[in-house]
Amino acid sequence: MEDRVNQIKQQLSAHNYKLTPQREATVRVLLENEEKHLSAEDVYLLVKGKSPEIGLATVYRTLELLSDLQIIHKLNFGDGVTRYEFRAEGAEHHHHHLYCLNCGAVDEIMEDLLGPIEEKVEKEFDFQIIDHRLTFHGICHRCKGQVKDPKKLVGSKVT
Amino acid sequence: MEDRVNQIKQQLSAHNYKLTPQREATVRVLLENEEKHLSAEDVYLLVKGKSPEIGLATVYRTLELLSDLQIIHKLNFGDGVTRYEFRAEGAEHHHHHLYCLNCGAVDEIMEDLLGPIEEKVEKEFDFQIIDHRLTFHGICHRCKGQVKDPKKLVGSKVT
DNA sequence: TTGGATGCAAAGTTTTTGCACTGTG
DNA sequence: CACAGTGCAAAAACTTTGCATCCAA
Repeated sequence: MEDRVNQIKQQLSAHNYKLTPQREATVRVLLENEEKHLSAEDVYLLVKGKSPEIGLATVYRTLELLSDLQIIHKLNFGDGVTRYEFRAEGAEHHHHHLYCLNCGAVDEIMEDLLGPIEEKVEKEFDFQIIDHRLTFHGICHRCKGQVKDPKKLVGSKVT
Repeated sequence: MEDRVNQIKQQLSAHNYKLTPQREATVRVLLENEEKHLSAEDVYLLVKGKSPEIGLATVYRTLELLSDLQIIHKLNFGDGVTRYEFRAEGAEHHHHHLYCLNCGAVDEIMEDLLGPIEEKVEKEFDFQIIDHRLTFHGICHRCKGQVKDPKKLVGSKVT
C-alpha cells in the first residue's frame, strides 16, 4: 500500500506534479476501494470522511489528473456516472468487467482474454491499440433466479 | 429501409407502444446514419431539420424507449455523451468498436470475436451474458503518424 | 515571491421531469 | 372521453471553471 502510494508519487513528479495531501487522500481512498469502481461523488464522500476540508472540485481535478497520467481509468457502465479504477498493475491492460443488469454490481475478470484478438485487430484494421474495454452485461450469480426488475432487461409497458 | 421501419413498428406494438410521427422521424434518422453513433443532440438536430416542431425531450424519451426495447444500444466512449446505434441485425450481439483517441472517430468491427470467450466466462463466473461491449482505444489508420494532441494520450504538464 | 494547488460558488452540459395540451381510438 | 404521447420550460444530475486565497520551494 505504501509502496503504491510512493510509486504514484513518483509518477506524478515525473510529470512535475506534486502529491499534495488532498491528492494523497484521494489516492488512498482509491487504493482502499480498489475493486469498487467508485464515482467521483463516492470518492469525495470517502475522502471527506477523513479530511472534511476537501472540495469536490479538487477530487474531480485529481481524478482527471490521475486519468491523464494513466494511473487510473475512467469507466462508464451506462448509468450516467463516470467511475474510476486503477490500471492493472502490470502496466499492461489486463482485466474486464461483468456488469449485472439486475443489481448493478460490477465484478472483475482478472485474466486478459484478448491477447490474440488484439493482434488480429491491429493487423486487420491497421489500428494501433493503446487500451481496450470489455464489459459483459447480464445477470450475475447472486441475482440468478431472483431478477427484481425485468423491465430494465426487456422493456415492456406495464398496463 | 421501409422493411426495417415496419419491423420496428411491430416491435413497438408488441409492447403496446405506437410508432408516432416523432418516433418514426427519430427512427429514420437513426437508420439513415446507422454507422455514425449519434448523440441525442445529434439526433435532435437531424430530426428537427425535417420536423422542426419536435422537442428534445421527445427525442430523449424515444431513445430511452428504443433502448429499453433493445432496438437500439446506448454507447459510451468516455467523452461525456451517450451515443446510440442499432443493435446488430441478426438478433445476436455481434460487433465491436475502434475508438480513436486522436480524432474521436468510431469505426466498427463487424465480426463477433467473442464467441468462445463468452462460453468460458459464463461457465467460469456463473454469469448469464445478455450483451457485451468491446471497444479498443487507440490510434486509427487515418491518424497514424500525425497525432495532433499527444497530451490526451499521455498526460504531461506543459511547462 | 512565485506559481501550483485548493475551496467555494457559479456556470456549463447533458438528461430528466412536471404539466398542460393534443390527437386518436 | 380516456389516455398515450408531446412540447416547453423548469429542474436535476454531473462536471468544469473562475477567482481569491493558501502554501511550499
